Amino acid sequence: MKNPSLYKGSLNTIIMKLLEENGRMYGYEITQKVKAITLGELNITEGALYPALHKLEADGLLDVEVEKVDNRLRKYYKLTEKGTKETVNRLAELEEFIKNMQNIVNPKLSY
Amino acid sequence: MKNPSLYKGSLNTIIMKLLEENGRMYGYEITQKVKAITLGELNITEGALYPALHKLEADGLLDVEVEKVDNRLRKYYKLTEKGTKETVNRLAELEEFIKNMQNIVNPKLSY
DNA sequence: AATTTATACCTAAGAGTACAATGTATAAGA
DNA sequence: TCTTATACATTGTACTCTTAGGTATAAATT
Repeated sequence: MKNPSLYKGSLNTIIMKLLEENGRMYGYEITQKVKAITLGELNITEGALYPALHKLEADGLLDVEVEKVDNRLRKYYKLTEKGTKETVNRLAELEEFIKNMQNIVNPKLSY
Repeated sequence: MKNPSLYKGSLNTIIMKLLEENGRMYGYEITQKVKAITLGELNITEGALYPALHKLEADGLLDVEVEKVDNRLRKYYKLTEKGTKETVNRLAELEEFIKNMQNIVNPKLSY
């Protein structure tokens, strides 16, 4: 990740989108998935991820299920109903954001 | 602007891109241009813009020329040589960021 | 004539967000 | 045995932007 600051503000949306896509995921899995999708460019740090997950849970957007796999603890997160609705909004905002940024980078009209 | 947090981190890149595009601009002009390009969605606040311009200038990426127009002060900013080079990098990072985010929102492959 | 809106600059305090560093613990691989 | 991978977490720090305030001129509205 060359310019990490660009990703500021998009973490919650990324988490929610991945959960919408995959049903349920645990923290570590999310970091690995994002790394894979972005071909190693975006590495979500744990200091950002876990507080974010906890906040989304506190806000009622995520539910958590604790499981023990291979004697290791896992916390599976999934979207609540409220979270699912909110994800729709966030994705719309993200797409609008992307569109706006593309318009700035590659202007098609004269303003 | 519905989700302002998404734009966090992109302000400097926006400024530099606009200056690259338009040669020279003053602060107020930048805010209006961005508002126009994003159809009113992104309103750069002055509390963010002016400190950002000053920092870019301090970092040697921008030059400033003060002019008086209609008895009002204007500070025209333009990219320095160093700023022009840096803009190329920033834009590449931004396009990569956009690509990554699109890949997350609209995954084409299975990871 | 007075008030509001638009233009044009600026700063300080605070909130929000992510990073770096650190910690705990198990399992697998070198 | 030591390192890497898996899996959770917190604390301190740094950065970025918003909110709120300030100064001043010109144009438009009431």
